[in-house]
Amino acid sequence: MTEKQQNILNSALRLFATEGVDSTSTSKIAKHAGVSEGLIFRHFTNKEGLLQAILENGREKSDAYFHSVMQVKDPKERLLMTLHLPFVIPSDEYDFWRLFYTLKWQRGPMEHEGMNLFRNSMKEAFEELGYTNPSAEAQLVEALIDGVATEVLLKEIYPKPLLDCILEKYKLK
Amino acid sequence: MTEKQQNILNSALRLFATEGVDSTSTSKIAKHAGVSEGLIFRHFTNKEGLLQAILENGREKSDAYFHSVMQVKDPKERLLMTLHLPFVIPSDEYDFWRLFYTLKWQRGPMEHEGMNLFRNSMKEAFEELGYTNPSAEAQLVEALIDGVATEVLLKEIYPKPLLDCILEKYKLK
DNA sequence: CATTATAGTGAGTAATCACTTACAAATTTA
DNA sequence: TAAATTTGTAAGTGATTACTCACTATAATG
Repeated sequence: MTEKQQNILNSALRLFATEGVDSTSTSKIAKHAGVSEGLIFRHFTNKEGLLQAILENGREKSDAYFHSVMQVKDPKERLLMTLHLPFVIPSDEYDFWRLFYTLKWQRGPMEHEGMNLFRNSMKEAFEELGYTNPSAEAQLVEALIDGVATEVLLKEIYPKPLLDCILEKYKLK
Repeated sequence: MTEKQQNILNSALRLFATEGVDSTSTSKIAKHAGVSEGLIFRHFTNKEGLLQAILENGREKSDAYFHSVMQVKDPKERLLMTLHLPFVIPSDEYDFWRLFYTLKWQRGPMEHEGMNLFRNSMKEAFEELGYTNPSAEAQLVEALIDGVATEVLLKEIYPKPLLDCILEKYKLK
C-alpha cells in the first residue's frame, strides 16, 4: 500500500461520507488526494471497487470491536458493553460510520458474518437473563443502537444523561 | 396541479427514495413519468425545486400526524401514541420516509417547526410523569423511534413483539 | 547492470448531466 | 371569438461524468 494509494482511500472516505457516493466524482477525489485521476482506476479498477475497498477497511475495524464484546461471557456485562457501543465510537471512525448509515438507505443494510454472530450473541444474553422474548429484545437493542448512533454522529449530544436513561430501562443502574 | 405535474412528483419521489437523489437524473424522471424532460423545469424550476416540492408535500402529511399526537393531553397516553408512531406508517408513505432518512445523512436533519413542538411535547410528558431527566428521555424516545422506523422501512419485522418490548420498558403494559 | 513489473501521469473518450430555448397546442380570460 | 396565458414538447447547450490509453518514472529482481 503506497502513500498515494492511502491518500486516495482517505480522501474518498471523507468525500463519500460528507457529500455522498454519487455526488462525489472521481476527479474530485483525485484533486483532494493530490494524485492523477487515472491512478484511482489503476489501483481500484473503478469507482465501485474504491468504495468496496473503503468498506472492507471499515468492516475489519468494526468486526474487531464486535468480537471483543462477544468474548464477554457474563450476559449482563455483555449487554452493558453493547449499549455502550454508540457512545464509544472513535471520532476518527465517524466518516466510516456516516458512510455506513448512508449506504444502508441506498443499497440496503450490508449484512456480513460478524454482524449475524453479534446479533445472536445478544439474543443469547437475553435468554440467559430470562427475558420473555429474547429475539425481539435483540432486535430492539439493534434499533436502539442505530438510533442513538445516528444522534451521536449527526447531532451534538450529552452522552451521560442519555446513557443513564438507557441503562435504567434495562435495570443496569 | 395538472395530472402530468402530479406524475412528475410521484415518479421523482419513487426514484429519489429508491435510488437516491443524486443518482436519479431528470431525464430518467421524465421517462418514468411519461412527460418531456423540459416540463420538469417548467413546473419546478430545477431539480432542487422538484425535491423541495416533494419534501413540502411530505411535511404537510407528517405535521398533521404529529399534531394529532400533541393534542392528547394525558401524558401517558401521549407517550403511548408516540411509541406507536413507527408502527403505523402508512405503506404509501414509505417512499417519503425512506427519502427523509436518506437526506438526513446527506444534507443534515431537516428541522422544522412541527418537529420542535413535538420534541417539546415529549419532554413535557416525561416531566408530568415524574421522570428524573425529561429532556434526555425525550431525546431517547426520538432515537428509539428513528431506530425502529429504520427497521420497519428497511427490513421485515414482526411489530407486535417489538412493540411489547418497548412498552414494557416504559411500564405501559 | 539489464530486465521486468509496478506506480503514476495527462490527455483523451463517449455518454450523460442539469438545464435552455424556440416553438406549438391547449386552456383561460376578456 | 380574439387575445393572452399556461401547458407541453423536441432538440438542443456546455459542462461534467466514469473510465481508457499511451506513455513515463520508479522500484524490484535475477
